[in-house]
Amino acid sequence: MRVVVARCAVDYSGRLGAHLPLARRLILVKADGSVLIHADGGSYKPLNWMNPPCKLREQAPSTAEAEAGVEAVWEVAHAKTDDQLRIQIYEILEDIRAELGEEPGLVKDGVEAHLQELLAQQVERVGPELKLIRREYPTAIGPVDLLLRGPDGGTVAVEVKRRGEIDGVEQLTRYVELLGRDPRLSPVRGVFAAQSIKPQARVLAQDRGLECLILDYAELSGTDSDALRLF
Amino acid sequence: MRVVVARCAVDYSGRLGAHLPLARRLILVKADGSVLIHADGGSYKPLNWMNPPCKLREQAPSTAEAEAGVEAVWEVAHAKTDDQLRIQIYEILEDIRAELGEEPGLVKDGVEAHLQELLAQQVERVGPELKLIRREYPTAIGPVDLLLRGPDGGTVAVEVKRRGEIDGVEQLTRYVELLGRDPRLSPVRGVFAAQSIKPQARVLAQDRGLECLILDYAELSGTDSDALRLF
DNA sequence: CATTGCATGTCGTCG
DNA sequence: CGACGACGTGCAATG
Repeated sequence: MRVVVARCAVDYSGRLGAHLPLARRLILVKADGSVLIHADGGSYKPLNWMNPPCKLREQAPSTAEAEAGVEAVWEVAHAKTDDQLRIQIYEILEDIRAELGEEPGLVKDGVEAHLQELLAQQVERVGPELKLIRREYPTAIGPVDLLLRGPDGGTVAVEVKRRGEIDGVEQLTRYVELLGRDPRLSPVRGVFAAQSIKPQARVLAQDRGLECLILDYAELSGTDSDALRLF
Repeated sequence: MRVVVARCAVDYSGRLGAHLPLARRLILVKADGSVLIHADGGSYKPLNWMNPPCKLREQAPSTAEAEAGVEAVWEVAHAKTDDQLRIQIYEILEDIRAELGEEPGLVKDGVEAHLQELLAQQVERVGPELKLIRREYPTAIGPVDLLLRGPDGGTVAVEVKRRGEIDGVEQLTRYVELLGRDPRLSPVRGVFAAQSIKPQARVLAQDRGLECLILDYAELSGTDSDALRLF
């Protein structure tokens, strides 16, 4: 990894055009060739960047650029698309190289998959007398997060989200409609389960005849669970 | 901005839990207090981060940590949520500070707003004898990108996207359905306009009775336009 | 290799 | 401040 602090101006051209006027910035060049240009604020997204696979070529500035004070030009081109980053370097203030070695990788806990897993073990939270048919029940338009068998012979499709927004309701609507055509599953109820549900999503869900269920992660995973309280 | 290369281990707790085992990494501390932890690959998203507003406190390691080789502990806490980052510093290899000053900001060109603007000026590309009623026509469920008056008294709702995907079709479907209930606008046709349209989106659009229109940015903005060719 | 759906998404805009 | 939609979204899992 190369870390450079420089006065620079940057032009991106690709899916859109973008320009950064001359200013002091931090430039990271990673081992895979990718480049990040960071300012001193605005969180983790860089002002400009090029993601791998890409290649950096250092060039001499044109005559006009040299007269304007440009010391060097870095051209970063993406290997597959025609995305390009052109960095005009006016002055390098810091320039360090660091060997970082292998990255062991991030271990995550508590994402949607985990919520789904916990709810699958506690389907009674969705409603009484329900039994899990399976998680990730496959359909032609994608997997249903949880499919449950109801006491009356009908089925319950559950869409699990961390944040319940309008897209999730659309998704669940498509599932319920599709599954409803299957006589072995019909009638199919839809349950939209999330840690939080946006008002618009809730309204749309009600309009579509879908139920909403708020999930409490601590309750699902923690010692507060009904299952444990029984002992 | 402070730039540190260090051997470190990191724990994040907040919307989820995440852990980074001991390894050499780049740590950026921005002027606003935000922190980014980058590896040498995996493009612009950091392995771990804390976005502003947040505060970094440097602490002495616990006895157990000190015995394990931890030199210092940086605790980064978000000011409003209870998100927290705990960085165990084992060894600092580089440590530089740079004043970057004001960021003039990024200038963009060619995003969806621009496409919409161009198409609004050339509604004949949508179909013959159409007139613009307005851009961003407001409805209860959000603004319709373009609303056009047809020669027969009916209306055309246009959804403009750079990339035509299934979500955009769902959005347009909702608009057409809602607008169709208004007798002053009915009947309402829907047109899905994008620089490219995914096959699944195209199929869904046809199923919903919506038209698809491919937009060519060069043609819309460039010298190829019909308007210019007339001269 | 294309498609799909999640993300500690982040970021602007508007009510 | 919250809700909503766009993003150069990135990214991994999957057919």
